[in-house]
Amino acid sequence: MRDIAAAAAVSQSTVSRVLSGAPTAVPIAPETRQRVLRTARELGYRPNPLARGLRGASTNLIGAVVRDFSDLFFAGAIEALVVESMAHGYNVVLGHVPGRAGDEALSLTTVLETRHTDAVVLLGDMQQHPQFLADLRNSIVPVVALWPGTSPREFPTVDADDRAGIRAGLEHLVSLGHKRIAYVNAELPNEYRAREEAYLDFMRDRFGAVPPGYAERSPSTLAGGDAALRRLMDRPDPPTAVAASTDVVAVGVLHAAHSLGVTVPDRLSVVGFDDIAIAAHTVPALTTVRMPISEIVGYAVTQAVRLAREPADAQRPPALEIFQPALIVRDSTAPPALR
Amino acid sequence: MRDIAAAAAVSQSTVSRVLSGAPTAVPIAPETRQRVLRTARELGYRPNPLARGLRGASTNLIGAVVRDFSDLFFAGAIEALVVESMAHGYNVVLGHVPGRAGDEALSLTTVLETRHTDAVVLLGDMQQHPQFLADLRNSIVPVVALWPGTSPREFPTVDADDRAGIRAGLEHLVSLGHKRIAYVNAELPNEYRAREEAYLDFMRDRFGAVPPGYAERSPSTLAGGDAALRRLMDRPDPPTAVAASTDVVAVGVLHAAHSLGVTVPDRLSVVGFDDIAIAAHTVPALTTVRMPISEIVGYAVTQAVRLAREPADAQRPPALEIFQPALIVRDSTAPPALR
DNA sequence: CAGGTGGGCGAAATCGTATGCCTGCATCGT
DNA sequence: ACGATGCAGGCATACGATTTCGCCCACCTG
Repeated sequence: MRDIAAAAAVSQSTVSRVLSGAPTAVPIAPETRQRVLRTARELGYRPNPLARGLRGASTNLIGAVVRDFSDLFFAGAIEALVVESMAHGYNVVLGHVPGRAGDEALSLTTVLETRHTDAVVLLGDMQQHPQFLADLRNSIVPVVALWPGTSPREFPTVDADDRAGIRAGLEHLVSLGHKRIAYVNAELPNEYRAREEAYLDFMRDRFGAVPPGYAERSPSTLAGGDAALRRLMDRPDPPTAVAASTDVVAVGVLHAAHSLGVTVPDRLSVVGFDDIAIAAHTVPALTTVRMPISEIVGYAVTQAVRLAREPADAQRPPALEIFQPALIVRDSTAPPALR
Repeated sequence: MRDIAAAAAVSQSTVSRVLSGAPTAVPIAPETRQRVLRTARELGYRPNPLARGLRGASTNLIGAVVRDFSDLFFAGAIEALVVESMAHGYNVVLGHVPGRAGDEALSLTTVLETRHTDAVVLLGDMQQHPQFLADLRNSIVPVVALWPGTSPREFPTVDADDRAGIRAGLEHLVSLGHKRIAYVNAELPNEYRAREEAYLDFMRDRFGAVPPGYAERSPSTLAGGDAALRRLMDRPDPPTAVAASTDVVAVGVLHAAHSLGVTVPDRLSVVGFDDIAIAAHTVPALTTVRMPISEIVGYAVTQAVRLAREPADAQRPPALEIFQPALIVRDSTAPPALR
């Protein structure tokens, strides 16, 4: 920038004013402006965001902290996040919170060089990292939480109506005639509790009780879903339908069913939750509950950007926005086999 | 930091020296060091990376530019990238290059506020964005290219041996007795050409010619694979086996086969390429060629970090590292049905 | 006892940009 | 003709850290 100033025979301040483009209290002659712009172009000038940030301006970075990358659901969410963020002129910095075992309290700085970012978006349940959450709370960056699970609602939050989603899936199974409906909850500890409870409540409501052993739990992975179904089918009274808390788990269930020679949907109906990209292309195509991911993420980014621009708003009590999921019927559900 | 200096009754320079921890030319009395450290802790001091970066130090940020997020393969690669980067003490900032149509030449700054990053890792073929590549070439940041496809080898590159991988898959099919082997190439324009050519060469080599119409092309998506298989099975002489250039496409093929009532592997064998996470859990489990993603990414990150630390090395002619893929036989391949 | 030596620390420059304040000059009004 | 006004732009400083110099003092040595 100094070079430009020298080459264009103006002061560095003028160059700054011209290049920032922003309306300034100081007027600039059009002729000078042109000269500066031209010189800048010739010299291939690129602004240094660091210096900008130093002066307190924004860095146009959004920090995304995601609990588990390998989860296809979050992979899709991140894509949406990046796209949305870029549409707002922001880049995304990824922070990884080790999914399991992170007992060594990881601090904010471990995860993200925070002061860098204008806002932080949390993807998934961060319960297990209280130190991290505390750091976040004490810092000035605005935070928006997505699918926070059981984390306390201390930040503005965007979530889906898990209860309604599970109920829609179960309702569908019941309307097909199923009664022996099992459920597989994906869990990093504590995750998806709302979905699990929705299942338990629904079963009690509809059938008076939850069939013992029908509420399975598994890691939130393909292999987890696989193993869970094997346990369920091993029972003396295997279910005729399985609801999964997650499409990822449901895909694992589908795979296990095939391995076990249990055809879906003839002998077993499966419904997932999330409608991740692959759900429409499984064998057979998965009936699931669609979570409007792009909308949810889009809303969250908009919030984050707003909070970043107007720190004053951060004072207000954290908002909570709930999106409604919708049942998508595909080919993995059918009436139970007669027998 | 000034506050700490005041509170600990030392100068700000001393605080910097103590906190940076780095071996400095200036010795510090242990007692002072302790006092400073304690004060810093009490004040909850967090370094400002911006200021650090301003002085020319590193920002510990690696820029990852990926062509297509929604591709499960890249999603996995990004996860690996983040994990590897964090292991080296780097964070990852994501840049998104619109997969299609990006005719409006997007500049480096559009994609990434580059000066921020110590290095850039390119994931996938960037051919279509010459302006972007040019910017990269003219900038000082070291660049490492991963799976560059047909992009010119202007940067240090890490790739897999596509020819060997395809050959391994085809060899497997042939050894099972298949002759009518089709191929589906996933392509964002120009992508996976090496794999396609490997198929063509193999077929010519082994059978004298490529059956006309057997070399299909499709977008690199689940739906693309689905559509491609439908076209193939519509032919008067449908194949008994399909090799896909990508697991994503292969999963689409599996889905289409099921929809068409063509059972895999009895009536159709399918082999993929990449061994993405889901490949082991499809219905049926996918025989594929494993790409050692973590190793590849790990190597790339190591390279990037090295180049970031020692800019001198960037002068040397760009290196090329090729990893060998390995065939993984699962349940989607079998001898062709007799008839 | 004087000069040398080196340990411990502070002052100040620096990185690139943004901005508040000030100044020089020309035009305008009376 | 002289002060008031307004336009254009320069000067200086701040942001938060790192880093180069150099200062001071205590101790060692001859």
